[in-house]
Amino acid sequence: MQTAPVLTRTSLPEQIKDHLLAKIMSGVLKPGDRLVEMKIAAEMETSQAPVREAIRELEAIGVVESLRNKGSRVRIISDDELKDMYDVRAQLEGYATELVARNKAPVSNDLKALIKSMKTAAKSENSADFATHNSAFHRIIMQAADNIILFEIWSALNVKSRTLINVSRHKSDLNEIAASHESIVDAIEAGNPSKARKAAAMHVLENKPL
Amino acid sequence: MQTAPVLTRTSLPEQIKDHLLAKIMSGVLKPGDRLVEMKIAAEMETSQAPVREAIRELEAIGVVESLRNKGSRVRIISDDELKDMYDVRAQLEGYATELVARNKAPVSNDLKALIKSMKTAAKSENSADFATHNSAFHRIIMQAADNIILFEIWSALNVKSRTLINVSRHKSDLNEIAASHESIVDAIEAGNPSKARKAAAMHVLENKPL
DNA sequence: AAATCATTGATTATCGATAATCGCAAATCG
DNA sequence: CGATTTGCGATTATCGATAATCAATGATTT
Repeated sequence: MQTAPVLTRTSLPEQIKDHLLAKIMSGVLKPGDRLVEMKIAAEMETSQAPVREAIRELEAIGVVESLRNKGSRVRIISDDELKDMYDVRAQLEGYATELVARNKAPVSNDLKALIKSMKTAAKSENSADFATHNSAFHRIIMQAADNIILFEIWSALNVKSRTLINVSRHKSDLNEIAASHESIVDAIEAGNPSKARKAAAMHVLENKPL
Repeated sequence: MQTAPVLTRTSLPEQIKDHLLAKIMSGVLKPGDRLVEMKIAAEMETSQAPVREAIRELEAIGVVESLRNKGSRVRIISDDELKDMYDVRAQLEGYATELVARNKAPVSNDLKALIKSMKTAAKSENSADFATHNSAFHRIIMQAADNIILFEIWSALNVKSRTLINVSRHKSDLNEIAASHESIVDAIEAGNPSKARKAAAMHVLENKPL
């Protein structure tokens, strides 16, 4: 390399991946848009190789699709697939919550605090904050379930679905959503696994598109 | 390229990936073994680039792990992770089987035939055949569940676990295993979703290592 | 005019070479 | 001696260039 080292902590492919992912999630790159390797390489001032790697990673995550010798584009996820994702997520979250309730993992205080934060964000209509707290709520549960594989799968699904949110966003009342977390915490506190499972699953399905 | 075109139908990275995966699954490459890009490139008579891509794909599948600037090795999966995999698979298969029973997908004849084939293979102690039929049995159910995401996740998990089989193989009586598929088919035929779910989940957990 | 074939332009796939990085061992210093 | 530094070998990361591929366009034939 001839340019200054610039103290790069992450690898080029990683940086490029993040860059592209940000563009996709923010909607700058929409489903169907092409990802031309050399163009991106020029933008990022690198060669083609690291760009290819970045794209392949996005492909592995399921955010991008590539056709042999024809290049890649931001993946278009069908309605069916989106619905399927919700069903699977309902299962995964249900299972995780069941485990948390069974193992009596001490998370209910944290969860309650997050619900309160969500309500505050809902009142001030700060949807970014709301999303952050909401996300944290579910992540805590998935982590407390203490199953590495489960957590990995769930995380991957989450990234995938988040790239779609701008496409088929169907808004509901934030206050309502915040409140709908409460039965989950209740069941966890009560140490009732089957109730916990049902509550979590239902919570996910409430947001499933029709 | 100067060498003869040789009518290549699949891409180089794909071929290399399959080659490596076969080596890993057959035990030629064991967990912890290093994958040196240039060595593999020389073996396969290609350059480094396609090898890198192949390795990255294996990494995405979870079969290989790479450390920045240090190369990759066949992944060593911990006992905990392996157990977690079984638990998650039990959930996924349970859910799939529940769906199949609920939707009354017409698969029970196929499934019965496969059980018969398994028993035959068990009698002649043909474990390769047995594995094939067993695999087909579960694949049919997962496909009949008709949830794309569920099937993709399950497939990925399957590949991952199959690479470990040679490591922590815990043998049981093949006849017994074959028979333990029957309650699953029974529940499907009876159109009893909750029973189907339990039967499938239990079936998976029966093989879970301690 | 329709169908087939050749050409071209854009892009991906692959290559060979170079640069950066890491671990280790030898050399150096206190 | 022990700790630190330097240099080396092996390997990965990146680059720039070339080859292969595909789709579309235009030429050629019937």
